[in-house]
Amino acid sequence: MLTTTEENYLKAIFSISERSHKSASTNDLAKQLETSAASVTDMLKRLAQKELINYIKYKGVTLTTEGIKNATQLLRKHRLWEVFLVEKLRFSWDQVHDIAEHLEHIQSNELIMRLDAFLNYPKFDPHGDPIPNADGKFTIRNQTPLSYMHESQKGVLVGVKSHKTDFLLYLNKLNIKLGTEIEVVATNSYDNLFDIKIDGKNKITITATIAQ
Amino acid sequence: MLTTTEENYLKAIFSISERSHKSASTNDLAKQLETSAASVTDMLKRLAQKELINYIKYKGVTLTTEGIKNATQLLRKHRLWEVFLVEKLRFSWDQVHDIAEHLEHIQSNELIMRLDAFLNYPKFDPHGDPIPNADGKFTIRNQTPLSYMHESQKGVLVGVKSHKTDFLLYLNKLNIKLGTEIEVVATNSYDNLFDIKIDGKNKITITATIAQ
DNA sequence: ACATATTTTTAGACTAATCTAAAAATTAAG
DNA sequence: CTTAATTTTTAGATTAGTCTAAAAATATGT
Repeated sequence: MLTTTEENYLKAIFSISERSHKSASTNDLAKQLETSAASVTDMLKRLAQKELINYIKYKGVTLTTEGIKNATQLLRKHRLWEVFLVEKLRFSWDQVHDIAEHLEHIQSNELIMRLDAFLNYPKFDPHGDPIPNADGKFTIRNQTPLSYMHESQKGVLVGVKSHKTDFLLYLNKLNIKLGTEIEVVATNSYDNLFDIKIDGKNKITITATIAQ
Repeated sequence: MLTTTEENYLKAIFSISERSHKSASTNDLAKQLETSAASVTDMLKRLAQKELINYIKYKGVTLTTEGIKNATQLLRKHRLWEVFLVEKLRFSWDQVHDIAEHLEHIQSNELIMRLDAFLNYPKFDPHGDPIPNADGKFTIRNQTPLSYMHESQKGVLVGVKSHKTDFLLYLNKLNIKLGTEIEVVATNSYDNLFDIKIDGKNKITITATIAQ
């Protein structure tokens, strides 16, 4: 059985190497977990001991098959709880991340199986991220970052990259949510702004960072 | 903010002094929490420091007003989660205690408020125990232990004293649940057995321990 | 009331997770 | 290809929670 801290390290390694497609460095982990590099080194030794990661001194870490299995199940639990919080308890998408961060560490397969059934086996969470099934398989779907779209191209928002509260609150204010239709009216590579039309009505301007 | 361990000590002190109507001793706590007396003494010092308990060396402990407030809110969370697990996730009453034991430590008032609303403000949990409201007030109702009832007296089961899995499974097997009508057919003080009739149909014999 | 049994506390040690400061290894730059 | 900058690891300390063994305080039985 893993401790909450060990689980958080596994998640961090998973998300860093998924994002960068390479092994996670000590400093990357220290930043993401808001701790010191020394603490990270200590924990990496422990996780390597338990054969959850492949760790070579000074060379960063990757997850073993067992580590990936653990990280995926955590993601599954986190995302199912987020669905519960939004769909059943009527939280908004900007409020659920921190609470799910705690709920995901509750140890009970039976609980997660039943929660999944209760929520009707959802495939995506409130931010559009895919929910792995009990075997760790994700549902993939076609998606392109808004920042990659060309002028006059249309699309429907199916997910957001960041789960930061202030970013999501900003989208709320712009009236953008999952399912919103977005058309790129004009891109401006000089000052990095995007003019977009929302649900065929309001025309607004956003920065390239938001578009990403 | 309290740690999970501190919260468990507060709950234990609360339940012991509620049951015995006096202060909780170090040994009582050690037994209930399945730990050593030495560990209990250590923790009592810490809780006294935080002014959550009144602690006099060698004389046992009681909760302060602040301690009672904390313990009551924990009970509220525990019992609301049990209702959720039974009513929404279809667990049976013998399966929910351990999971709720973990869920109760999640820190979020907003979560509990919304859970309460989602469950339609239940007043009792799946074992018949009253759920304190947000202000810590319990709903009281008339109840007598089966072991105190006299021959030919009838009653409806509104609660069980123990939450132990094997006890509850035994009740399941006897077809006894909350709401079951029970009539005392005969009491036998010599060998301490009770003959009871269930829902006016099956007649069975139980021990005084179960009746209690 | 005094010896014995029981309960409780203290002392000292262990583990998990963390820290700072210093040392060692790696990477980058001229 | 050597020096400087950066990254990572080690060393040593700290805190929460736990333990066992021993000492101290309290309770009990005749």
